[in-house]
Amino acid sequence: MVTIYDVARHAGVSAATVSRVLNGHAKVDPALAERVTSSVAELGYRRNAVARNLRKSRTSLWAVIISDVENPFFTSMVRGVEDIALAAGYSVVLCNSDENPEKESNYIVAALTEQMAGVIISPSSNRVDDVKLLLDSGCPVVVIDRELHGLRTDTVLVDNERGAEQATAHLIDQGYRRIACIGGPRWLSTATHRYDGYRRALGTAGLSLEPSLVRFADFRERGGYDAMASLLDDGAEPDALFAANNLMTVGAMECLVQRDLAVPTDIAVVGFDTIPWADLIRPTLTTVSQPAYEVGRQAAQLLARRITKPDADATNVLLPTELQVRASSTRRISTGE
Amino acid sequence: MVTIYDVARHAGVSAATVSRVLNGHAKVDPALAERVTSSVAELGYRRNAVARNLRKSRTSLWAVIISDVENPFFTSMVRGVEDIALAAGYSVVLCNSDENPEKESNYIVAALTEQMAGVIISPSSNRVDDVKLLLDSGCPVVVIDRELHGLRTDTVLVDNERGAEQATAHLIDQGYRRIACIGGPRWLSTATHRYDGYRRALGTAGLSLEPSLVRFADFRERGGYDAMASLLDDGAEPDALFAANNLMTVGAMECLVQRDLAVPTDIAVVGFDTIPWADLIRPTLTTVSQPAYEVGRQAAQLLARRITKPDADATNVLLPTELQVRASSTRRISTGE
DNA sequence: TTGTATGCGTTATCAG
DNA sequence: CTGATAACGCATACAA
Repeated sequence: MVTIYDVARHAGVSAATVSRVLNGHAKVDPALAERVTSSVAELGYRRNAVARNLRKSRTSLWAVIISDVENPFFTSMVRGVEDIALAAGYSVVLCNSDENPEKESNYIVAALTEQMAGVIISPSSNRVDDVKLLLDSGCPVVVIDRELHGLRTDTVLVDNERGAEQATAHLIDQGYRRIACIGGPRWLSTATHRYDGYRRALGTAGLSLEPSLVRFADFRERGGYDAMASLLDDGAEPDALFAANNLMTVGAMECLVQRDLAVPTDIAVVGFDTIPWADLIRPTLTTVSQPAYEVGRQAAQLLARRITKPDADATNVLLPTELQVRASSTRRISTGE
Repeated sequence: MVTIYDVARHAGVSAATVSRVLNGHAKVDPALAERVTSSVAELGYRRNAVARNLRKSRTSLWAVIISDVENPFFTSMVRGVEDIALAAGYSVVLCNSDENPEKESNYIVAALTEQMAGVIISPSSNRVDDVKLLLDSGCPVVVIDRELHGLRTDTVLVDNERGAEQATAHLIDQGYRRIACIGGPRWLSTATHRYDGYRRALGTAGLSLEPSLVRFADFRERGGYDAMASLLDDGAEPDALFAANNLMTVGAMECLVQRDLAVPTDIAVVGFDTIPWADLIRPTLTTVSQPAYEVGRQAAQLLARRITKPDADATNVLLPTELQVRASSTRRISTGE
């Protein structure tokens, strides 16, 4: 390995001068600088980030800890983080906690021991300990997607309640009245807010909440399928469905297809969160799309700010969703009820 | 920050002893070890990986550099890498080069300057320089998905040619004769091998390759759409299509839908690579599925081996694909031609 | 078995 | 403006 001392010797200057040239902080004689840069090129010198990090006691790496690398929401979000981070001189490394608190713990410890410059995390549970560990260690953190109670951190969330409310209101607008809801795990803030939005839309329209039309599942495809089956089998007779995430929407759709129920004629469907290639699914799906890329961008900006101003007040960003109306929820023949 | 010296003082031993206890290499008196571990717990000591890395001149981080974080193939592959890596005591960080050679370059330099223990990379171009840089620097590397010529590295590839051949042969079996092909960028080995497979199946069946039935696109949705449109508009009159990756398949399907062509009645379709929720698309899509998770596993195993045996001969793994027959390619009424 | 001392490659402080 | 030198926190060769 070629070190800064090799370069110094080759250029006939001191190691300190090489360092100064490389970092551009202090003024250095142009002639010397020139000698240094050409020596660097000639020797193929690349600075040892580990040594540098040790000296500066921090790296230029951001850890983005997401709860599911296979969920399009997160991958799209990561793109937003990257674009800001790279521009700010940081590299982004992605860690997949896989909805597993233990893996998440491991990555957090890794981020800490590796002295990462900052962490953006979508918590895989409502356990507060892990994130608290980061905060207590003085590691800049931004929490995204899921709310964590009792922690004063920067956060970037989407307006889940309002998104769900719009989706449900849209179904009501279209003339549907027996609107079922497949909600997510109640310990996730995203799930409870979406359920709240569903209830609020019903209330606003003067419709009562019918417990027989509500199911809670696990945000997975199988869960959505089972919940839909249960709704149909128990005689709740829904004429529409609001499903609280993308995978459960897919599961519910599969159930409807299997039972030869027509969408939206027999049952209309609106799903929360984007589904890749939603246009290829028949019928095309009405969705509440989240600004995933923008979530990433904003989180990155907050993290950059937090790094430079560790003591600034915590900022909480709430981004709007957008209802994308497609075929699965188009107006039914008005029943005039 | 609490260092190894703080622990040593608290436990009444030397820093060296603390280090030994922590790493478990050397023998140390159980009583002392006990004092050390309890001091570690009491002080909340966590070792500084950066200092450790500097000393050992390597980290316990693997970089997985993929060319598209939004492609399900790669995310699934990453899961395979993770499972092996974690078991072997490494952490995995994901880097998204976004099919951009420049970003890829940056991440490679980062992996080098950060002294990563190893790199698994799916090259975003056929440029050999970047990977060569890694090799020359002695960084253990495994190349996946795409072939890189003139480099003696461990590789894990899938049998693209055979997969494409099976897909095409399947269409021939089903009675289709005018089988079109939408190929990928010719500088990617995956694309050329899939094209070769298509041609070989035609040859085996005694069918001639008709240039008017072949288009090359960019592995993206838009490209697939345009290629399909061109095939239809130029009067090539295909009765089936083999599309060389998932996104182009989706694009081609969209074109067919838009033109009210029935699949598979008017045109049968087989796509290479998995498509999430392929079962929801109507008709369901016949695909050549790749063992993405297994690619990751094998790559991880090779990397682990390469780290321990830097001078071992390069291993090249070739994994089989699997044809998953669904509705889009089912037998047409035999024309007896 | 345990402790002492040194160096990993940088950057920052301080004299010059 | 430049150079010598001391740390950063840890692991290890060597001495005890």
